[in-house]
Amino acid sequence: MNLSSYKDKKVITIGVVSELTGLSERQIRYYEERKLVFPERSKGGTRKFSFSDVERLVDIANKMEDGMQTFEIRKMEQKKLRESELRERMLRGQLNAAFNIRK
Amino acid sequence: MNLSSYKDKKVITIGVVSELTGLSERQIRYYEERKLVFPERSKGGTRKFSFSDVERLVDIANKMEDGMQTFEIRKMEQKKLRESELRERMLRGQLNAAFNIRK
DNA sequence: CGTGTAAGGAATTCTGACACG
DNA sequence: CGTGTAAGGAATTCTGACACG
Repeated sequence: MNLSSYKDKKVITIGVVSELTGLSERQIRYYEERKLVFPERSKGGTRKFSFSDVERLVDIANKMEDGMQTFEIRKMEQKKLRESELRERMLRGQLNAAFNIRK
Repeated sequence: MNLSSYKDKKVITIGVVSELTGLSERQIRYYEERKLVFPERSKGGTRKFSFSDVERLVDIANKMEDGMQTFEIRKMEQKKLRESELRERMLRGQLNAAFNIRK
């Protein structure tokens, strides 16, 4: 159905992710340990990634090449998240102000 | 980049495909043997399917439930393919006729 | 014909640790 | 800090075959 559902579906094993990203399995596991990606697990414990995760890992790899450290990347992600939440709250506030001036 | 590229990328192992489709691994391998799906292989030999393959397998499962046999499903697919090729040729012919009446 | 299953082996993945730096 | 590697074990997958029907 929805195309974005494929992008976020956790179905790819670490070996394939390694091929797609060019990163070693060791690197991928380390980035998970540092809370930069969040794969799911099968019952047996094998990691399962999404295409979104693959994109994120490529992005992480670029930032690492630029000399950034994992905690900086994590903070940058959180910052982006906070900003987008802020924007959403402001937008909601404006909408409410425009349409619900008196309840 | 292109969303459809995700859909056709062969990255999913048979265990995950089994979960996504509800089919047994045995069934999936058999449908491959009958030329209904065409997974890629890793160097080691493990099958890798795409989301398109998953969709196709769900479709196959429905047809099997309706009592259709694998060779009928295969022929139906080929027929669809031939028809779409025919439509394309006819469309191209009309376009050529409209714009290249004299070369 | 389509599918389940047990069998044996190979490929894949996992964790914790040591190493270097 | 980030990553390679050897180690041992567990989960996953593979093929060919027998069975039922």
